[in-house]
Order: sequence, then structure tokens, then C-alpha cells
Amino acid sequence: MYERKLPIQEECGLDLIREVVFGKWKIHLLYYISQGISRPGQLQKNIPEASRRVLNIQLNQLEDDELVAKMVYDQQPPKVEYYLTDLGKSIVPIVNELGQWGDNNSEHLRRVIKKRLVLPEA
Amino acid sequence: MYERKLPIQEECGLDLIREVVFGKWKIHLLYYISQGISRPGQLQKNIPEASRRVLNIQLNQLEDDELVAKMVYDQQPPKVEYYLTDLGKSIVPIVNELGQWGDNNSEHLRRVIKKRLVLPEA
DNA sequence: TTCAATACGGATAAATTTATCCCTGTACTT
DNA sequence: AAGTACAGGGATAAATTTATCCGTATTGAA
Repeated sequence: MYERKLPIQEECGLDLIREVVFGKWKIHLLYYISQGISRPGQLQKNIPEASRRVLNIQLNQLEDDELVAKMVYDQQPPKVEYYLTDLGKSIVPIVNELGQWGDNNSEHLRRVIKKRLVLPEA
Repeated sequence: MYERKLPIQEECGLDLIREVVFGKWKIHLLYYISQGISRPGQLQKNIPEASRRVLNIQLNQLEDDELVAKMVYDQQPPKVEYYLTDLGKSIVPIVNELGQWGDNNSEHLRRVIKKRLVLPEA
């Protein structure tokens, strides 16, 4: 896969949770799966900004970390459904709060994020 | 600073919050500052795994994003104190929940994280 | 006068994460 | 026979984030 060179921090709860949810699309995936969007193709339609490849990678990581699991139906064409494990379910309320906080402060956040694009003034 | 080439997603609340708190040490900094650890040197002592340089960078970003602000005392040797803005304060409860979740599930999380170091079995 | 404490940031290398492109396979439809 | 839907992953380039190293500045203490 990829041989890690730097040590992974696991001192405190913040270190640990960061390791499993700080991927570009992980909280989105957890959110949509919690909403019943379970198939890869559907998830991709709901997150069009992400490429299918990256979603697969992040889904695999969530699966490795046991936040989600998947059901592979033995049929053709293939059908797969992701679902949350108990651990995954337990984090959904926090994911919802994260999204809520972002929505509640979207005006402010969009403003500060836009500033980043502005080149430092002469 | 660094000229961004890929567009920043800002469709939903999850996109937005990711932009401001998904740095390696940002949630730690918010947590410690909320606990009254306000000076750079103290923050560094509390997060020894991080280099001083990175903490400065992340503190600057938190400041740019207006989650924290700082008070620079005009004295020698220098004295600086960071504090949370109202927006910063509003996110602290979520940061605490993140840490709590990580602590509550530390056994599980340490286990799955360790698996990553194991090379794929022959 | 040399060192410690305090805070800050440039420059560059290294590591990690994302983005892109492309290919595999089966069953059904046209 | 060729195209579509479905899910998955290899290989590699590009982007972004972190790590490292080092230099600036001032006051007081040893």
C-alpha cells in the first residue's frame, strides 16, 4: 500500500479520532451512509466533486478502521452496500454537529476561505 | 504563502468546517486554548510531538480563519497570548466531543491504527 | 560576554494525500 | 456486436501538508 515513515500519534483522544476521520471525504461518506445512501454509485452521485477512485480509497480506509462494513451481493452486475458498524453509528451525532456548525457559520467561513485565494497585497 | 491550484470545496457545512479544523494540530490547539493554555511556549509544551514551527503555522491559520485571536504585549522578552473568538468558543463543545469519542474508543482505535503498520501478509 | 528565555518566520526537503488516467469483468439491452 | 451499468484497483503525477534546519531580536542572568 504505502509504507509509513513518520510515527502515528496516539497519545490522546484527539490524536486517535483524527487518524480515522480526517480524510477529505470521510465525514461526508459517514454522513451519507447514515442517511441510507449505501451504494458506491449513489455515494458518488451525492459527492460529485470527489472522484470515484478517491471515494473507494476512503471507503476502504473506513472499512479497515471498522467504522463501516460492506455487504457484497453475489450477482451481476455487482451490487455492494455499505453500512455503519456500531462504532460508526456512534460517531454520526458528532458528524452531524460538524455539519451543523459549518452550516450555521457558512457566511463567516466562506468569507475567510475566500481570503486565502487573494494574493498577498503588494 | 502558497498558491492554491485546486478549487476549495464549499458546498456544504462539512466542506466548510473541514477547511478550518482539519489540520494536524488544530483541534489540539483549540482544546488547549479553551483550557486556558494561551501562550505559544505553553502550547508547545503541551503538544511536544509537534514542532514549534508547525504550531505557529497552524495558529496563524486559526487566526486567519478567526477562530482565535492574539494579544501581543509590547514588552521584552516577548509575550503573546492567544484566546478564542466567539466563533472559536462555539466550536469547543464539538472539539470536546471529538476527544471524548476518541478516548471512549481508544482501545479499538489503537488496534486498527496498529494494523496499518503491519505489512500485507505474504 | 556568552547563554537562556521568548516569539516569529524564510527556505527547502520529505512525506502524505489527492487527482488522473486507464484497465478488468459480467449480464443485459439495442 | 457494440454499448451500458455496476464495482474495483494499478500506476503515476500533482498538490498539499509537515518536518527540519537555521536565522532574527531583546532583556536579563550567570
